[in-house]
Amino acid sequence: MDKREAILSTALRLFTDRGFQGTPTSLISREAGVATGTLFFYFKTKEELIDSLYRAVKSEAGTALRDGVDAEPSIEDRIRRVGSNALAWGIKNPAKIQFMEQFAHSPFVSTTAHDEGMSHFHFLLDLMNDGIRQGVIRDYDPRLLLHVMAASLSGVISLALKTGNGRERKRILEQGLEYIWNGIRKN
Amino acid sequence: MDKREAILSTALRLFTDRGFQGTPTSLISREAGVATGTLFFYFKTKEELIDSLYRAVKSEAGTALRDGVDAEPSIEDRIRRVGSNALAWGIKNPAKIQFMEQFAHSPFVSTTAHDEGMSHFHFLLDLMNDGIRQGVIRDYDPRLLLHVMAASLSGVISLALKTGNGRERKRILEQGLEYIWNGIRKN
Amino acid sequence: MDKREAILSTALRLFTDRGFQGTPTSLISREAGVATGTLFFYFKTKEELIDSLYRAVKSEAGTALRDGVDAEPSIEDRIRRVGSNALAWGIKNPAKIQFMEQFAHSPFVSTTAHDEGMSHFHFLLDLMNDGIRQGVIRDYDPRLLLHVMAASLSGVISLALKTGNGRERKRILEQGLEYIWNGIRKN
Amino acid sequence: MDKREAILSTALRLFTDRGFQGTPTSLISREAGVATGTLFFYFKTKEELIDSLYRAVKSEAGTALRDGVDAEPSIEDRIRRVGSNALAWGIKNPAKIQFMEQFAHSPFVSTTAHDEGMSHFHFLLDLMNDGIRQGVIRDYDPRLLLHVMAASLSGVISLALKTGNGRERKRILEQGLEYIWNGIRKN
DNA sequence: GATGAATGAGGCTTCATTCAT
DNA sequence: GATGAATGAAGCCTCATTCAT
Repeated sequence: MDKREAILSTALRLFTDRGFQGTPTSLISREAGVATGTLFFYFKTKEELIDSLYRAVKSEAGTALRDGVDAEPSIEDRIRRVGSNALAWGIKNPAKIQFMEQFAHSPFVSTTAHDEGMSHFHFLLDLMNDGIRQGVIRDYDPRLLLHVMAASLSGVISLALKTGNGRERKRILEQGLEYIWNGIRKN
Repeated sequence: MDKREAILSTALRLFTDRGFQGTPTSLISREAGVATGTLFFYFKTKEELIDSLYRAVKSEAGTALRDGVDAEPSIEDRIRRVGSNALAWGIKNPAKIQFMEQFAHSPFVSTTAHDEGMSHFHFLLDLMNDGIRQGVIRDYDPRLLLHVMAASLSGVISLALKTGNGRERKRILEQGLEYIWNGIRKN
Repeated sequence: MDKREAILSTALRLFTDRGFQGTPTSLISREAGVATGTLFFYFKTKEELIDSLYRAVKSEAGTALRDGVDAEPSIEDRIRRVGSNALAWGIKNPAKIQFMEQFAHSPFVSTTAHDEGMSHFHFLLDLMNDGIRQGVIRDYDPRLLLHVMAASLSGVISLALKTGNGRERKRILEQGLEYIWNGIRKN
Repeated sequence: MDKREAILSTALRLFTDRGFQGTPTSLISREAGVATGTLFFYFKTKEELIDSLYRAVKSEAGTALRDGVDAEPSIEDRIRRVGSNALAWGIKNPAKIQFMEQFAHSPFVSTTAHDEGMSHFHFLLDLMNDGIRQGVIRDYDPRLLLHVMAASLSGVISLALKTGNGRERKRILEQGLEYIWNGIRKN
């Protein structure tokens, strides 16, 4: 396996389990099956490792959220599609979700990485603005819409992950989406 | 000033700024104006310090949320009161909010502290159940209602804090509450 | 109870269990049932505490060894009496024996305390010299006689202490005394 | 030079000079000419260092005592050979002798290390039993024979080391061996 | 005499990073 | 590219001692 990839995926797992400052680089390299020095060949510093990881995960998440959205006919469908994309991706990648939240405001992630990360979600702001203009969505501050939608989705995911695998989880995901949609839809 | 209190409040500030593992005990004691040993006289370990802090903050938050709730006439009023209590407290105590979120699932907080923390919010679950029974609130899984309400509130607070002080913030808080209520309420 | 005495006896117990450097003064005061500061009222420093203890134990041991010796008729009887005194005292005061051995060459005990300690055993050197002069004891270097006798006695005691309480221990003590006497007696 | 060896020999010297708890690991590494971290690279903890040292020294001592013993014709010669081996080794390795005595009953040495250490001296017990069976040695408890012989040897060594280098020391060693043999031998 | 909160130097250990092989 | 022995700054915590009450 590619050593760089091994380091990145091991770091993701360990960072979410133990935090950035709680996971020694030596542990990452050991669990990734490489030598101490190898990690520092691929990433000049520990911070660079986290920065790379952050960019990769954010980009993957942005792509996942957008999947199939443009093909949806209406604003409502598009927003619901984003929501279910988010839930599905979050359920399948709990570590990545947790990692993103953990480092969303972290000083260990460079400003450029933060900005780059944000850029993957600009299309959502456009979507909200379109919805407001069309009168489908309440005329709230669009940033608020984004914030509460994101926060609600992550709340739903975290509860769903704590809740077995079966029909119960499915209901939570459906009700969660309904909650969000009812919160923003006009009338 | 009481040294134990000085240590706790300094720790709160530094933990939210730099994370638990990112703030040396030496920094805490220095900024609190006490000697290294004094911190360990009041808190046997760094973990015990964080645990005490967590209990104190959770308890304060629980009390704040509940303030005046019982005096409200209807379920809707009570829930709205909890919401505005939460927003007001969060705006006034941003560090405490951040601290609670940071350590909500942290292994550095003991299980008993987590449980004790949760207990301050049980009344909310009762409130939701009452609402469902009375047909005022949608018949969702009550844990979901709690989770998304909490997540939404925290999203609103974090945005409001980024948004000046004046009328704009006020609108965000109002709209945030509306979002939550619309997400929850029946019909 | 007298606090000074309580501190001394607690210190003796803890020093033999955990060594001098391994027992904090705070532990001594806690187990002695006095406050931290009290220990330092009676003993200016930790070293002074150990020094006092050393003097007290050495003096007690010297007195114990000498008990009834002058009343014995012959050199052999006197030497045997010293030996059985030593064994009896050692069995009854294992902590004190251990303490003396532990600090026999310790830099934490002052030179004057060492010299004072030695002085309690000078009568033994005289006894050996008398024995040699009378032709009862082999003409060995008297310091050697003292050294091996002391070493042998302590070896016997340590084994006896590991050996139950009954008849077995008694036999070990008797055989130990025989060993010593055969080692030094002439012909 | 091998760093692991440098650490071990420096530790031996310092431990005997100042005791285990009295010698900081920082002093060991400094005097051994290595960095702080290097000590902990080779020995996970300070206790592991002492444990390793104990095993090494005990094993070396056991080998030294046994040297040439099997080639001796009689029990008496064999026992005398063990005795003179012990004295010679002790005189040449005073720090190692002192170290072994210091840690003979120390809680800092693991039980397995203690047991392993003992195993190197089992041949001596066999020797004593043979002597008793052949009627050459007094019928004492064999454990007692071992204990007093060991204690006496160490007493002789400690006195000899205090006594110049010349003929005087030689006499002490000879007389010491005689003392032991007379203490043990039958008739 | 007695207390115990307070101090800060110092001890053990970890860990990001380097570099010779 | 890859390794892992080596480094030393820095972190957590202990503990002898002081002093105001």
